[in-house]
Amino acid sequence: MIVRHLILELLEQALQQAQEVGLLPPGTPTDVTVEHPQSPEHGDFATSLPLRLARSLRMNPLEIARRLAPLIPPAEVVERVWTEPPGFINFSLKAGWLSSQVESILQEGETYGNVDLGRGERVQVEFVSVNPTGPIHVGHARGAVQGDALAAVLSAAGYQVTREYYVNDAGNQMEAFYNSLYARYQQVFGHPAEMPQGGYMGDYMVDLARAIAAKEGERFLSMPPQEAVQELGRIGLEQMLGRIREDLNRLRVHFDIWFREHTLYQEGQYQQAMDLLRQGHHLMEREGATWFVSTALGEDKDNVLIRGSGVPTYFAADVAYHYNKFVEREFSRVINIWGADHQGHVSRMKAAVGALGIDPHRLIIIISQMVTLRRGDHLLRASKRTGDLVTLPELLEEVGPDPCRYFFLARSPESQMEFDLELAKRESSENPVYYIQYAHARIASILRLALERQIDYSDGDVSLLTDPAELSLIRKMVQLPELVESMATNLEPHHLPHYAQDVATAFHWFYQQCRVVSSTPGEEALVKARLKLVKAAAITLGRCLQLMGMEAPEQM
RNA sequence: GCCCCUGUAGCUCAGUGGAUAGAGCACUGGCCUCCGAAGCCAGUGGCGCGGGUUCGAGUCCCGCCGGGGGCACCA
Repeated sequence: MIVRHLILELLEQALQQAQEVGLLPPGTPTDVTVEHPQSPEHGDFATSLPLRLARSLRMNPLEIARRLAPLIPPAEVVERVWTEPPGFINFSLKAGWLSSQVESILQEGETYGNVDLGRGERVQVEFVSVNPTGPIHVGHARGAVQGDALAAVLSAAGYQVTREYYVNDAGNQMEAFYNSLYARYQQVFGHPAEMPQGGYMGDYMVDLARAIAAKEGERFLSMPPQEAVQELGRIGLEQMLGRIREDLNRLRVHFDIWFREHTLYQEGQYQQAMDLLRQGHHLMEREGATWFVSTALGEDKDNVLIRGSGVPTYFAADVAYHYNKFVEREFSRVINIWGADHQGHVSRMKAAVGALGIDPHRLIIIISQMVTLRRGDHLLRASKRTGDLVTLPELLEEVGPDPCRYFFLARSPESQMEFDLELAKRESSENPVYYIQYAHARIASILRLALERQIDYSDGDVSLLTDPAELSLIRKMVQLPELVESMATNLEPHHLPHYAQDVATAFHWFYQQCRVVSSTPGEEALVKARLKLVKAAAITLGRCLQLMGMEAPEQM
């Protein structure tokens, strides 16, 4: 159960009753909201409903609060309801109910924190989708972690989630990649081939060419160049993709589907999408090209879908891709995580989806802002073309997947972030990653000790948990389902690291205050109760780490 | 020039229109005689500037200033 829902319900009942019996005049309905007050003296939950109602009811807010509060029905969860100037109603939770939640958490086990918000609704999260023209780097890694965690959170919230990577295996950039590879390949055998204009200059292209040369020999040299480029390109593409997949795996990011752009042409979705747009009179021939008339839909400008050469643009492919997502595969919602450099593409993509007859609200685009990488005072600029980049494997080598995931996850996507490699390395034993993992390891070691001493705490009585430190830990733990719900609703997984840290803090404080495995005579029952609490903390913290894709170490 | 994001503590960042704005790092001072001091407790320190909406603004609106990104028949 999510306590917030209960409190909301109680409030709504009280409001309705107050209006029925004439204690309050019927007023315009207001959204009833509750929040967690900052200060503990204001209880576990609070509402400012009376303040919101004051205007429409033309009454003093405190007076509204005083009339409303006594009408709030008693509940097994609520200890006390009271009013506070200028017009708050506060709620505190019953200690007995809180301690009983330890049993609930133990019962739910690994699934603790799950909620049924999604009811099996099919949602797609498309993320990373880096062109396979080069290795994946730091900026991509951020989007990768955000997408993966968002998908995890949505799953926990009861959605049926598909993680998808869109492979742009057609288009100009891939052509440039193929031609670059062909040039490097020729160079391996001493042929003075020139790199194409706008080619990919990074050393990895040389490595790739060498690797292919070593495996395939010089057979592409004797082919007609066009054929060689094509054959070589196909191999190079798979190699790059394999490497990207491997790098992402090391970051613990996995995809259900690697969707290939070229299938959109093979299987007719491109044609169908274009036909649909044409039927809707959204297309126009102009200057030899076919345009999407997005200005008619309020956009700043029109966009080319089919070039004068007859070759579709990236945008056209993306339109077809979204046709495939919504119409063919019938996702009820699609979430795309794009890098900041795609920001200008957002509104026309939505316009196009609308033009296809799909409610644009079903498409949600999250823009993941830039990552600035810093090594001490030295700023590192990532550029694929020049090859001057910090790749994901390099980053993982330096800081490891856990800090990577934690830091990328802790920032909201719309704010740019700075990642100082030196700091992350130097302070690796002092950063929040280890703080949280340390808490988990500490918990594990207590449970190990209990096991060693053969303490069977299955009959522990959780009602003995009354110490403020015990209760504040439980208070924190019971918030997980509510948090999952709100993260899934707002698509904001970045609250997870902060919550995990709060849980860790509450645990460390409890640990400081309360001896768990005590040898003091007469405390046997308390020991068992506390072991249940510790076990519940292991579950809660473990779940957080699992959702974040981080390791939950038993010892460190 | 236009569009999007952003400006919160010395640094990196949280912060559903509500009560005394939080965390980590850094700095200062305390705490290990049975479970892990990678911990706990206390202290120092802040909403870019100016208007507006509101009972109430870090949060919403307008303007200015600073930072980042975009404005291709590239993706």
